[in-house]
Amino acid sequence: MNKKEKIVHAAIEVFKEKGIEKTKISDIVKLAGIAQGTFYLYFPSKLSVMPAIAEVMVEKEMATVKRRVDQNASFLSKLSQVVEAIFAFTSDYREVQALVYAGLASTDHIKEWEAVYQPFYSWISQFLQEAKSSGIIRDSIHVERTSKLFIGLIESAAEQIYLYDSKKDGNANQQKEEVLDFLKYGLGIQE
Amino acid sequence: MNKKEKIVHAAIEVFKEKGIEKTKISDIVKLAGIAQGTFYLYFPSKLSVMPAIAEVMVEKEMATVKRRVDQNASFLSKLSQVVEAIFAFTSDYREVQALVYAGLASTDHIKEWEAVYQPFYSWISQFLQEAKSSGIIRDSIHVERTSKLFIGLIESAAEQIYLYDSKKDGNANQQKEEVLDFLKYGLGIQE
Amino acid sequence: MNKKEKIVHAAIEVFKEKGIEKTKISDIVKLAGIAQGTFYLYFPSKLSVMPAIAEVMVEKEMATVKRRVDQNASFLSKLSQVVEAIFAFTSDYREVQALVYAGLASTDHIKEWEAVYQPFYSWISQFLQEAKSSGIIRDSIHVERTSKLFIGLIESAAEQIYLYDSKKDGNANQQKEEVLDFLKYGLGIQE
Amino acid sequence: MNKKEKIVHAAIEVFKEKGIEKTKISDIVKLAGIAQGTFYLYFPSKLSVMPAIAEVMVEKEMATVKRRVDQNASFLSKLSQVVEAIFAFTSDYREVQALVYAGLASTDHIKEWEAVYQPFYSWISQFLQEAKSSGIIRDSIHVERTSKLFIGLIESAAEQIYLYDSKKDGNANQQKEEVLDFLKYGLGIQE
DNA sequence: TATGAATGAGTATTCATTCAT
DNA sequence: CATGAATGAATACTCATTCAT
Repeated sequence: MNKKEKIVHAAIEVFKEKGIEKTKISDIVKLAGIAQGTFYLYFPSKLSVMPAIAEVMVEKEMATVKRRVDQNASFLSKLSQVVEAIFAFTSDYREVQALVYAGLASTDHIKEWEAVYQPFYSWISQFLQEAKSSGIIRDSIHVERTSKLFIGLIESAAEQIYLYDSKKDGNANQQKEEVLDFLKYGLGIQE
Repeated sequence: MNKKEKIVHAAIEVFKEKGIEKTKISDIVKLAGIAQGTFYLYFPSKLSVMPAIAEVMVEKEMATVKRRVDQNASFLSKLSQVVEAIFAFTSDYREVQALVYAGLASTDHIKEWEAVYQPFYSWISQFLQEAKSSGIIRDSIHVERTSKLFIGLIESAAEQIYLYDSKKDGNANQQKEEVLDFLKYGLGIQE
Repeated sequence: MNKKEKIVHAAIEVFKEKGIEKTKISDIVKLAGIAQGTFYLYFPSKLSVMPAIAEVMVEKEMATVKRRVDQNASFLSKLSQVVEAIFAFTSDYREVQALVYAGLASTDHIKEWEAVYQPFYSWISQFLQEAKSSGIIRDSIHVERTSKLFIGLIESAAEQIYLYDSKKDGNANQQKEEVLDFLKYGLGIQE
Repeated sequence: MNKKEKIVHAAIEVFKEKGIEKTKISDIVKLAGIAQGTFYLYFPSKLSVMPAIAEVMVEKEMATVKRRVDQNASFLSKLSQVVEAIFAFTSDYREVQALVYAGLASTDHIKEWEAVYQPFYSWISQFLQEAKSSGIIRDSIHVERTSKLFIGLIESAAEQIYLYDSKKDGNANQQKEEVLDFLKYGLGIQE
């Protein structure tokens, strides 16, 4: 792992533990095992690590989804697996997700959000396209645009459970079911 | 308007203009027309205004939706009006929305999010319940849970357009259409 | 107890517990059970309570000494009782003593110190004068001036034990003995 | 002179001139010729310079005493010289002495007082031991304990004159005489 | 006298950033 | 590339004091 990666991973850990405002560069470099000044050889400012973190987070999210989805299963099963994966990921990294969002929003980096998410959108587009081609989902679906709705719907449902909900454990499964149903109908699955 | 309300409204304005990090308490109190110390009689810290702001923002959002929805229109029309309203609201207040989210996420106030949104969830639940009772939407809908998915879906779609998208204007209408379609199918509307 | 006395006694308690810098007027008035503004009807500023506190402390110290001294005892016994009394008092009120000193020193009130101590000096002068008249102590003693040395010697010895010394308990008795011896010789007691 | 020493000496000067409450860190660093932040690389807080100042003050006091004492003079002369020296020193640095005392008392540093004074106590112990060995002072003297009484007596006498007394100049010599007499008897000098 | 909400001046401390090595 | 001591701007927050009631 090179120094830049060390910084990004250390930053994720420290942001996760202390929150954005409380995190000092000195914490990050200490955990990364490098000198204070070295940080600035790789990033021009504190908040400029955020897009790099976001990128890593989306990579992790995609990896989680890919790992969980069984390519040989039916579309309906895959759909369920995707929902499961995004809920699981959100549960694991909920603080960092919120932090990254906050960190990007606090600066002018927010526009980079779309670019960062693009690979994930593409993967989902592809996933939907296959189902559309096979006639499994309704033909009126616009796969690129729907991929964004798809991820937005599942993530926002998961966040409502894991970030805001106080009695989360009981509700997670019901919410997953509701999302899955909503998706089935929304995508117009022909069984 | 009492002092607390003055502070909240001034804070919204200043946060909107300068962002969270750049906003100084002195800016807020100057706009509110009160003394520096008075701020701390009502809020213990800079970030603790955030839940109060969030509350005002949700009130505004609900007011926008209620204003746009024609009670005599068909359910399908109302659905479209709701989507229009949330998109319009997000467009107007996009920076503040992101800021509030970031502000809540930066602190321990994030749990308050759900309570703050509750009145909006209730309103939408009611809206869906009527349609469900009339047999307009599928009977398998759980209105409370779906109200959260409903708002989450539309808001995340609108944010993707207005917060992250660079070529937003062209895309907004297409995205609205896609959302509306997705909702129609998702809710299982029987025409 | 009138309000002014309430303030002084509350101030002693709070200063004792929190130290000078950390003590807020609001703490004092809360303990005294009066309103914030009322403080300023009796004292023009925070530090101006200090002389009043000092006065109370010297009164307490004198009272302790008078209580401990048996008027029918021999001079030598009385001498020992005075030393005991001042050590005991210093042990009880050590923090407040240091605080009062610090409080007076921090301001221009330090000149009032002498006036505040005057009654105690007079009492000791009187005590020494009687012994001098009876030929018990050397004739070359100047009682007024020696009263100050007398108190200064015993208090500084006691402070060294109770304020600064870490292994105080074992040392207190030895120090008292040494002081007593020093005084006996210093005063030139003729037995 | 390294940065830490620069800070201590600058702090002495500024505290002397302005008092503790009125002294700003910015005054100290300006005089020391360093940056604001640099102060905190060496001392964690404003009051934490106090023990370092106390140390320097005791060093100065000892140096004054050593300078004034003629090693070839008689014990009685030396005794007089020590009294003169401590009175002179107290006169010169009276504000700083009070300030240091106040500063230490205001914090938890007061326990360090004894350690700081230790070298001075040792020197006086040695001084007394020589006189005791030569049979010049009474044999019942415990030199370590008496060294503390000795310094305490002279310093408190000097403080009473220079810190509290309004008509100090006339009284200083008389007080010195009285102290000297008291010491002669107290130490049981055999002439 | 008594109140306590409102004031606003004042500053210790922090920490992102720089730069000489 | 790497370092880490030094910098100094920047500000949230405190709290003694005031004053309208």
